[in-house]
Amino acid sequence: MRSAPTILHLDMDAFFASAEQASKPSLRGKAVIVGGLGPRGVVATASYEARVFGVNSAMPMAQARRLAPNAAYLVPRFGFYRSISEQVMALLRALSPLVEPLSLDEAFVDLEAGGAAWDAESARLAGVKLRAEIRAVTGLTGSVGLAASKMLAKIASEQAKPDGLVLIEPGTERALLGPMSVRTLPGVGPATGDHLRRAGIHTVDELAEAGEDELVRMLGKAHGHALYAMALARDERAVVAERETKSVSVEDTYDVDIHDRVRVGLEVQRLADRCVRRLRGAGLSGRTIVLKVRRYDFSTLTRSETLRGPTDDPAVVREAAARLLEAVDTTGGVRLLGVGVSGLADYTQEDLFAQAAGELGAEDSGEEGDGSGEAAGVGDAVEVLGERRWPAGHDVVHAEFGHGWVQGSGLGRVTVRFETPESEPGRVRTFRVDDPLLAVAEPLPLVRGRHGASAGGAGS
DNA sequence: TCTGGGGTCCTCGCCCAC
DNA sequence: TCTGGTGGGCGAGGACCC
Repeated sequence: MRSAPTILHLDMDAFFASAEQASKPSLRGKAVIVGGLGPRGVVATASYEARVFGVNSAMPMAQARRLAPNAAYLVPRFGFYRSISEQVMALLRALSPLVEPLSLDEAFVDLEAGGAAWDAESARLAGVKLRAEIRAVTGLTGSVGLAASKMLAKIASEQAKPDGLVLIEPGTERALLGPMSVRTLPGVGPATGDHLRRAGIHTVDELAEAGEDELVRMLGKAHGHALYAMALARDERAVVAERETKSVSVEDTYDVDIHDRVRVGLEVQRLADRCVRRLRGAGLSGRTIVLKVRRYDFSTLTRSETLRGPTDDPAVVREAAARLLEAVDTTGGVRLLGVGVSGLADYTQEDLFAQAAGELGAEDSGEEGDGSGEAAGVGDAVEVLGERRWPAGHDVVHAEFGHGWVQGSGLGRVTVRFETPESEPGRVRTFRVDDPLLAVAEPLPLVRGRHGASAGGAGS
């Protein structure tokens, strides 16, 4: 392990919810919950104001509504968050070429590799400066952890939340880690945590005392060795800038279980098409087709089939998915279906069979948009089969009243609050859903003079 | 309370080839 | 020819992460 705390972990604070609050002045200081709003939705992010009520990520939305009935509930706008994320990642890349994004709101940076820091003092300065830049460019706050390894940098940023910076001085790691819960360590989730608890192991110190052989016996070779090393604060994992995609998949959970076998088949075909669009969008093809089925009782099974060679042909993926479905009993109903492709290769079928491109182009253009995001640009898709939908939280513009966002819709009406990131909290008005003066709009930049938040275009 | 969507990695059993 | 060990590919499932 390196001796200086020059690995930085950045974690944006309550990212989706904070972005929505920055975008909508009337929500600042209020409980905001972003996630799926259907009957089976879960919370993606809750603002700190919402967490006071006990609302947290991954909680069923129904439970969140009971805990915080007066919070603002919004659908995620991934295009918008991605544009902010790109601004943040650009700031990180200015520090070092070694930036490893973990998600839209998290990344590791190897400061030493970029010459941005070489000891504790220079690392702390780099972290302070980065946090100020993020605030200036995006208007949002992020927490920074600095340590000599990825694991410790991540633990440090967790301690720094919200809106802080924590640096773990080399030499203090084991004393710091020892009394912490085993659940603090990456790779210890609910199942492993339970397993260890039943063995009387609750803290990192107890984990280290158990010994490597015992952990390998309990948890298997890979997990046992890795966990023992972590318990001793040993983590040699390097910051890796480029990660190859290993699989591409799409899945849908249905509001109501599907019982009709024909409908199940049609959904699988739709998912196969969507998956291939994603695959082709990334310039990839793959050999292994995976069908995923979650049944009415939440039991999940997967069936897969490996082809002779990689494909990105929608007909081939559809056929394979249909074959796999034949072997699955769906009586009782299914709540989720998914189609994935793995065993990826870095070329597409058109490279070999150029003539196929024309046929597929025609097929794609006849495809209905399903609002699931791929075709959508920054504004995210809101038009389905020619009928306008008004998802809660999405930006709109009215010919007379200007820029606003959808506060809610239903019964043929849509309620809009007219405000912008730079305005005072705005007034609310209600319109018919087919009001010709109302149109979908791109999100406005959160900070004046910065156009990153609307970069990328509308996608069509 | 009733559990999303998109991923990664690991383990285990089975089959086959050497 | 039979047997045993081994290793790879494949398929399924589980755990974990954000």
